[in-house]
Amino acid sequence: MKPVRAPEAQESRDERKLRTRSQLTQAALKLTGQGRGFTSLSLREITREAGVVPAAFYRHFRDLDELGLALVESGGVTLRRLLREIRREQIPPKAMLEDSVTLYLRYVLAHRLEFAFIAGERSGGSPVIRNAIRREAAHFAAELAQDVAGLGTLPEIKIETLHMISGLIVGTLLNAAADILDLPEAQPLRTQELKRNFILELKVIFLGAAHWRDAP
Amino acid sequence: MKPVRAPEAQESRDERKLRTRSQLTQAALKLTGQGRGFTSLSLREITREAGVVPAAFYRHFRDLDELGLALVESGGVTLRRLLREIRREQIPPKAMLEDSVTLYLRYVLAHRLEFAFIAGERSGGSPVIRNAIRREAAHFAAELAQDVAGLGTLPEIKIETLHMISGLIVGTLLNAAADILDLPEAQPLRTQELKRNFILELKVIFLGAAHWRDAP
DNA sequence: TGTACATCAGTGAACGCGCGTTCACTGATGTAC
DNA sequence: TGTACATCAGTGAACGCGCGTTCACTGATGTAC
Repeated sequence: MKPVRAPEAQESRDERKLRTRSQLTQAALKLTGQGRGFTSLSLREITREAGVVPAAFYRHFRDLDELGLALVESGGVTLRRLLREIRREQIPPKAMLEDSVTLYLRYVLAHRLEFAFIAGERSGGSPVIRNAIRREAAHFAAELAQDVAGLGTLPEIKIETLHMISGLIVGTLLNAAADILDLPEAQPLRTQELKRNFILELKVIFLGAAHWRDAP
Repeated sequence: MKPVRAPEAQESRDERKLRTRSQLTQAALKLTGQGRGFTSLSLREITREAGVVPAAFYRHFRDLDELGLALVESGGVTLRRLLREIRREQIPPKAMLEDSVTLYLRYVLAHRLEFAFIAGERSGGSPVIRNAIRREAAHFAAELAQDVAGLGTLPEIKIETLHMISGLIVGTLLNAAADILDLPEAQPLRTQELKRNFILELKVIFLGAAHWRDAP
């Protein structure tokens, strides 16, 4: 028989280390969520928020950029999970757009900090992080293009064109997320207004896509 | 006869003060242009770059936020001048979109630092500055909507819908500016690629707009 | 025009503070036997 | 199972540094007469 431990109190050293690491990333996320650029955070601020001594930081990351990249990475995972959830929902084509938007916005609010980070550092932050986000966004757009192709509603459009359109959509999604997350916490009316506007924007794009004819 | 001065060497006290102020704003712009968030700049860095002692800063701005707002303001002026220039060009409707994009991108590169600031701080920076940029962008979108209405190419569309579409366009313009300005200085091939993609995105939007039917 | 005084943009020194990084350490967890 | 040793996540103190802000100042420009 293996040694039995009181399961609630005991963690292995590795588990404890992972937990501290996650405290650090969550602390950074929380601080950027208060409307400050990631580049303006200090290492000591982050460790303070995480409840750990400054020097402990170096057990997990070489520097702040490395922590930032970890945040981008986890934001990318969150984005991909979103697509998977939408796919799984099996929405009837008729309500596709509105229902997807509702799902998207619910998801954005449920992952407020991740989305604020991605949308916020997308163009403002350090070049390293900016490029990493660009890569994640491109990846997301490519998956989105595959999904749209799979729907078969735009059968005549070349896949490269679908990629272009997906890029436009992703840009619009992120702009909308940034706008909505920037509202003072819980302004349901203004949020509804932005949501309606967001749906209309996507409708314009899909209408354009539906009438698109590729050059031969 | 008024006292004659050697005109090249003499400035009034007011002129000198304005020049120092502009040295401060230009210094801040230059520093943000090196791929750092505005929130991560220090007052001393800016005065150092401007060639002035730190305390001199307070003769011009209360704090860094006030300087940031001045940058937003001047970015807004730059945006409105762009629209005026496009209007003045009297482009034939047929080539409208491509020529406007060419003009826009030339303008973006000619005002690289202003656009990098606006596009970069739009979602990343301090809330105060973010909101000021949002206001400028909305203002710009409203003017754009007026211009498009004036063209008469979309006669059936309600003005509110035009506002929505203009908002979508402005978001796309800024995303494109951010992408292009982020390329390592002077990569003509990649720039052309982004420009082509950017034109296609706008074409999708205008195609959607052309087929738009407002609900009654 | 010339003179005496007021204004005020920019100076330079000083302050206390939080910063990133280093280092030797401690003590709980993990491993070998 | 029990024991002796190795590992290493997190500690706490220390360092030199750049930071924002204050202050009394200086000296050129502007104004009143």
